[in-house]
Amino acid sequence: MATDTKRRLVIVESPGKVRSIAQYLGEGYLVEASIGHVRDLPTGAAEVPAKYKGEKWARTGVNVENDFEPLYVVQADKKATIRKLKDALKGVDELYLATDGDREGEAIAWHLLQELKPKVPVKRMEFHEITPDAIRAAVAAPRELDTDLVDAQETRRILDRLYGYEVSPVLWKKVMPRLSAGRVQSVATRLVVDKERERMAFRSASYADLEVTLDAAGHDPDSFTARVATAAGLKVASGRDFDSLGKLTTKAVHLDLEGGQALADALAGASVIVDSVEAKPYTRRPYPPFRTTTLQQDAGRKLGFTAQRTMSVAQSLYEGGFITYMRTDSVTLSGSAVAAARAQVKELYGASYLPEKPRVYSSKVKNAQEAHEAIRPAGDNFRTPQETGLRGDEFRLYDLIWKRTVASQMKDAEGQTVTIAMTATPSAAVEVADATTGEVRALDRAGLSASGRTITFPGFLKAYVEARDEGDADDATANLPAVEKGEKLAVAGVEAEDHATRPPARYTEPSLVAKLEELEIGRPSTYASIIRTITARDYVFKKGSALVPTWLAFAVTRLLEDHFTELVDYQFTAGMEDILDEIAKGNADRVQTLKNFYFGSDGRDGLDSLVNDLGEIDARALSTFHPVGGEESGIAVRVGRYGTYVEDADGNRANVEEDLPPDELTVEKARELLATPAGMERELGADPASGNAVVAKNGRFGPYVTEVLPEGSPKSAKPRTASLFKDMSLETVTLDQALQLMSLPRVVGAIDGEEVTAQNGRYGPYLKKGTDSRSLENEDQLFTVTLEEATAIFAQPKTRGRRAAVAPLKELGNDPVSGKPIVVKDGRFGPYVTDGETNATLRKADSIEEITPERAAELLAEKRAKGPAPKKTPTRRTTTRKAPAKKSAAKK
DNA sequence: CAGTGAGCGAGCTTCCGCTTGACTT
Repeated sequence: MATDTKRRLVIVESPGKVRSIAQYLGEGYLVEASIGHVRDLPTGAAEVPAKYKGEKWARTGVNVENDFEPLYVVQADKKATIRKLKDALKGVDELYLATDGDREGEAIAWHLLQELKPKVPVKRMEFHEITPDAIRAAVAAPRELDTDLVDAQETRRILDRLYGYEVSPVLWKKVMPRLSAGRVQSVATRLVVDKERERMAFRSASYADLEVTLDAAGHDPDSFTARVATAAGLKVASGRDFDSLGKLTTKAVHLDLEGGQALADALAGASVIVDSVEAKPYTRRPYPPFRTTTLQQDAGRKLGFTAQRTMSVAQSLYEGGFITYMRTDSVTLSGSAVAAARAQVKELYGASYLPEKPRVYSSKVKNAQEAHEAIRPAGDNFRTPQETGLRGDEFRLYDLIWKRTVASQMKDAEGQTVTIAMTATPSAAVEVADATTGEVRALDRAGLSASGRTITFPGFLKAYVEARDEGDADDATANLPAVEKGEKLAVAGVEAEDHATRPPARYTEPSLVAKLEELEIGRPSTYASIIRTITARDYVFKKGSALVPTWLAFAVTRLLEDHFTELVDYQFTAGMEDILDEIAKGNADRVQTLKNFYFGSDGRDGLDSLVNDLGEIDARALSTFHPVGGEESGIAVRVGRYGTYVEDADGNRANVEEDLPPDELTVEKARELLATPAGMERELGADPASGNAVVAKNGRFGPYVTEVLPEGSPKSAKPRTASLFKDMSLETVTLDQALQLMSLPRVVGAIDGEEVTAQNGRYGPYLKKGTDSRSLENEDQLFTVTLEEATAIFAQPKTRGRRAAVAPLKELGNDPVSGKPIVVKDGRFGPYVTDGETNATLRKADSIEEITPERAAELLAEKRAKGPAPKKTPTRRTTTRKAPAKKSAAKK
């Protein structure tokens, strides 16, 4: 065989794989990483190349009128990667695109091809585990790029862009700026909202049950407990017999504590006979190895990690070569991993714990793409946690992964479940009233039941026990004595216990992610960031580990449900995945798919017509709710721009705390809020002149001071109020300052017989003379300005604002169109260029230092092309003053 | 949500999925 002297470049996605793959391939192979995607649709106007700027579709980067042609740009932070790959390409004879073997990986390969434009032969190489055999086999059997699969990815990408960039602006107009909607986040939010709705509609039922302690002398153990399961042949109601409205759904006796106590008393001296003893074998299989979601769930439950923390610790374990790739939907172990796990089982637990054949797991995830292995310890020989030398979070997470992997190759746990049924006959019949119907029943006998489980062989449980969420506790593990049918037992004690049914539990981070996975929404690489997004938008907040929706989420979800019903349907993504699969197989057409989505089909409205028909969306109605149980209360809960508030029929309002879960906003709570004045209030003291208390409050327009008029003051009497100056704060303002502020407006004097006053207003401090007014430079002038100065100010024209006199920052020659000189000026909205007629603000990418005359002319031309600014629609009264600070989610 | 008078160059916000450093404290 001739020596192969060809040099080849292999491009993978993750830099973490480069070293081992290079090692497996040996000489002649140069391995580099693309570090994920290299191109994408432009994020915003700043990324759109100049030649497309004027296009209608530049905002989304998708030309919907030309078969949804996408515009791709190499993001700034990827330019260096492309340059590096191009350099690497220069010295090779062949290119192997070894990006992940899934939809996104195929697209990355295609984008690389488009950007690198290689002159050498190109092959697509695919592998699903990083072992020497797998890598060598992959390089020996390359394939062609699958353009159908790329089509499927592009369809997914374009659809997500159109959804996100068309629907979000609807929310800006109708609810609040900066909000967002998207295929994944909007459904995630809706899930959390729906759960809260269930909790709000939930009505608790209370019921009693009885626990009987039985004497089993002569056995081991010599006593055990049983439940009263039936009374007079009828089932005794327990939690699962009630529906979410607290109604009994089965034919059963509903005991209240009193009835339970009466029955308990009657059973205290009862004789008990064993009716049956049933033993069933019990086996339990180990859990499959971890994938991203199950790792996040278990690390959340056992280690208390957030999804984000889990992923960040896993990332460092991956980079350190301790575990395999952590973003995966596969539960498959490579052959060498199975061998490693089995070797370790034998070594640590003995051959009796090892199944004859390796266990094989297959993914239950419907849209699993299986580009990677399961998450497991790296290598062909697993290191025990102690051997790794890891510490802290890394040790704990590795330990979890190691145990789960080893346990997945162990034998089933085996044991028995035993159920004992007994009849108790009270010494005298007792009468008990049914708590639901009021019917009085004579209870002459009760059926008792006890169950327990014994483990005879622990199997995998020796290595690993999965933690459970609270609420599904498995308490049937008690060990029971070996009593026999017909045996008589004595009652050692009876206790009646009161219970109440509980509303469905809220989602936690891991349980929401698990639900999303079940609905085929989101991908392993995004699970952690989904929660970050809906938290950053203030749709959801955490209370302990529970995810609680805000009223804002209720408003947004309702808007989407009412007007974009299909888009927040829980099956929407699953349906989309089916179509994408058809595209990937070459059975469906991407353009037709996108047309159906965007322009509609068979009488169904498309996205385009939905977002362009906003007249019907009644923002006020969408943002109005009732407190829990308060449909008739006359109290409304409203989501406003400054937060959520309650309002009664008289128009009284009160803020709702941001961290109050919606299901706790009952009518009583709303009344309580309305009874106590809104927001923070600080007493500053009494005005020595009037004796009135002076308080500082937060209002619609920011912090202000006001006085409390004595009770019985005439209704026409208005308290003096005044906004704080900008350099004052609610926490530190003093009584003296407050009194001075409230002394405004100050009469400065008179000009031409007209009184001049200095006062603080909506646009800041100003002088007023009849109907004429002038702004003041600063707030202190309200107290210091003299009549002389005021006269001079009124002698100036009105536009003597601080901006007018500002000199140009830079001159940029003459505009080629108007012929007039272009200058850069600093204005209210930051730097802008102007030729005296047309003004254009500099974009994010521009700077005063670097702007060229050409760029300035371009900005002006763009602005002229847009025509006159659209007439502002009359908005509700707003203010330039800052809204009360909202918890702002720091964006990374 | 307190209650008060101008006229002025707007542009940007936003999606989902793939992958790591480079930043600052």
